[in-house]
Amino acid sequence: MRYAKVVPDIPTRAIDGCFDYAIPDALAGSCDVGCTVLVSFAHRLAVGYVVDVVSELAEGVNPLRVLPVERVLAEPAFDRVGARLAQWMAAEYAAPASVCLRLMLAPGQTTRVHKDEAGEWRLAVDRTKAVDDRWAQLSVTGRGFVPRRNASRQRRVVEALAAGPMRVAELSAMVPGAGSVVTALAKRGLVEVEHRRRIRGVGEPTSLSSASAPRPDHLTDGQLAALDAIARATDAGCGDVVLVDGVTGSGKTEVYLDAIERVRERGRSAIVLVPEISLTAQTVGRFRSRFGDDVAILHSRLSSGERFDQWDLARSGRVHVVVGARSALFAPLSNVGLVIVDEEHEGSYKQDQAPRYHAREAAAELARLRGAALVLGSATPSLESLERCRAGSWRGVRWTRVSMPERPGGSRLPSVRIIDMRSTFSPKGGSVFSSPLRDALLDRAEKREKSVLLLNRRGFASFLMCRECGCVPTCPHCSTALTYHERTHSLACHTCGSAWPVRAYPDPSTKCPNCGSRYLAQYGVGTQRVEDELRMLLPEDVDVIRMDADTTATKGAHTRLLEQFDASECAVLVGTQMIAKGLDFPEVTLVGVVNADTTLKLPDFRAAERTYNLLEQVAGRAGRGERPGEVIIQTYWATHPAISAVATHDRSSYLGYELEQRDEAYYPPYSRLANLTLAGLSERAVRERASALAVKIRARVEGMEGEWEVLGPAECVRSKVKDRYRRHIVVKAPVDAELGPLLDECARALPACKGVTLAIDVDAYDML
DNA sequence: TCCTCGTAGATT
DNA sequence: ATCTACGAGGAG
Repeated sequence: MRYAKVVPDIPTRAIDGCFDYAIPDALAGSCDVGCTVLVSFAHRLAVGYVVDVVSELAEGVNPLRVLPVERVLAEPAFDRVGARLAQWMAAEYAAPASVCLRLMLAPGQTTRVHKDEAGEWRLAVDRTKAVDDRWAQLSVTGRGFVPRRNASRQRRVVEALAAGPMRVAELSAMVPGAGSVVTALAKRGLVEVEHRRRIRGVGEPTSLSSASAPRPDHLTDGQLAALDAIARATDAGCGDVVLVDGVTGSGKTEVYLDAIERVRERGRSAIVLVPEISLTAQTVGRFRSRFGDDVAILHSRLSSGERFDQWDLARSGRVHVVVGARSALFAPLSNVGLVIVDEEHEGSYKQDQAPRYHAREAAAELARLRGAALVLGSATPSLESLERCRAGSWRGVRWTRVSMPERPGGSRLPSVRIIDMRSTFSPKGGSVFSSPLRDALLDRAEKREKSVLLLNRRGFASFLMCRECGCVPTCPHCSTALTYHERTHSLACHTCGSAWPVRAYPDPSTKCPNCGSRYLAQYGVGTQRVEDELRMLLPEDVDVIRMDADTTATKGAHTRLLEQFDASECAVLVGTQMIAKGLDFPEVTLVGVVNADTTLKLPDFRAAERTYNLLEQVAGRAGRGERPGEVIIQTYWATHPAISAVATHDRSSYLGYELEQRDEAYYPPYSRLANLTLAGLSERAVRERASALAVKIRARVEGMEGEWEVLGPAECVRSKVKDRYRRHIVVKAPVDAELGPLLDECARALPACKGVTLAIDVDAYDML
């Protein structure tokens, strides 16, 4: 008898691990590892995932109680290694195994059971399917066919098909009613109709000049050294890590492309992770231009059909390179030899919902399990990665750093000027530009060169404040100040999404909700405001292109705006964080940062690191071509090492400062940190449960090896979200601690309490 | 004595 | 998560 080890898809801490089910003879051929199955569990139906197939029952299981697998609901979506990776994530991040396995499933397929009105368990299956196109082609006899003189549509169809096979849909666009003509001709054996699989999500090629990847004549010494280290790691085949530490514009992408080519020659495949925000036509184009049809692209902006087709390309073995955001790590590629994580320092690699995994860490585990190599790339590596490279190894795997300090073709790093806004008189009252930035912008307009302007929006959204009573409108359901949207005249809560129509001063209808004053005015700067000021400042023949969440909301808008910027003869690109990464336009000679320090003031131990990374990234957009670049950074905190180090291109001065801070406060990379958030409608229940959990953790940690700290419980920075009160506990542990399993154990040991949810975030990034 | 409600405990 | 078993408390 064969048994399937099944993880039921019931995501709760109380049910964990797998349960053995007998595979009936009828399902012997179809029930395999990676399958979605229907089983009976605790006297009801449940969907589950097969993580292993064995011939012996687990020890201690009573054979009389073993139930059969009822049905196989989906073909395998992962293999044994995928199952092990999911189980590793479940333990490491204290998440239910089922939600980890869901990451591996074919996209767009929801298989759930739920109770109907009569209280019966029902299976609900919703599938995105492959779609076919009908292709028409003249048959051998059809080739000599001459339609009757009055059959004009037939004649046009035959004429069109004489050039070769065509999609019936395309034919119909040319010849109205071609569909029925094709059917009629097919019946007479003159035309052959064939169904061919259509692959969605390939997209239109872009006109962006930088979206191709021509092979350079020669590589820099840094690139050669990096490729050499990667070759050694792939040949070792045991999960070795190479950190490619290359300044912006040093040609990291070329290193990735060459490294992938090398593993492809050895018959192995590759996964490339890119932050969602920089997964643009530019990045995609570079991979396509080198690997053509051998690439699948996976990211969140695809429709479910597109995502399914791209995923299926990998599963069916038709592509061997997958480029995508975080979750592309779980693409069903066989024989993975190389995993690349670009911009490895990016916080967006940490998922903020269960399972709260970090893609860099999961990639390291995947590489180890698959006998592949992991390549991490960044101009501003994370402190964690730098520390592991310094140590030479981490969790039994070698970590090597290769530095690429120069740009190919001899282009120089841009010169950087810091403008201290406290001492700089701005030319016109209230302008967002200091005079040096203003002059530089005008200068570029005159020289017909391009500029990029970054508005550091995080923590600096514009809000309303009453000038008479000082009140700031806050969300009634959340403890956050509302953000004012000038374009739509509304106040929105970015925590829960609610919005109210409001008109700010000087509109006559303005009214402060607190005191009734009409002086409810806007504070803070939005991209809109910067755009308006630029238009006033610059001559009319300079294009101003704004790129932010508003202007990139529609599909393809991102690419369209960049194409516009690319095609323009002289332009300024204004935007938020999204313009800082990956853009490669050689004609850009000026980068301006309107407000460098807003991210510095956030109550977050990574605030300085984030600020430094962002400035370094955006500064790297300048001077990538032949003409030298200039960067102007406006700030009210010019002396902060995270800002001054960017000006001197001296990362070590920033790193020295940052590492000292982290060491002193026992933060990563010198410790591991977990954030446990409890939330519920009853403030008292949340308080009680948070205290009980803290007591439990303190008791558990007592006497453990190394330094453990349990902080709190304290109110969260966002103390109320959607009417739910939130308190959190922060646990700091030694870097080699098994933090996830320990916290999971504490959470389980706590008596159940309904109405209060607990979220465990191991290696947390967002502490709000 | 039988029924209802609430909770502890297990789920293959 | 949710099903079942079991015990306390109340009406008949």
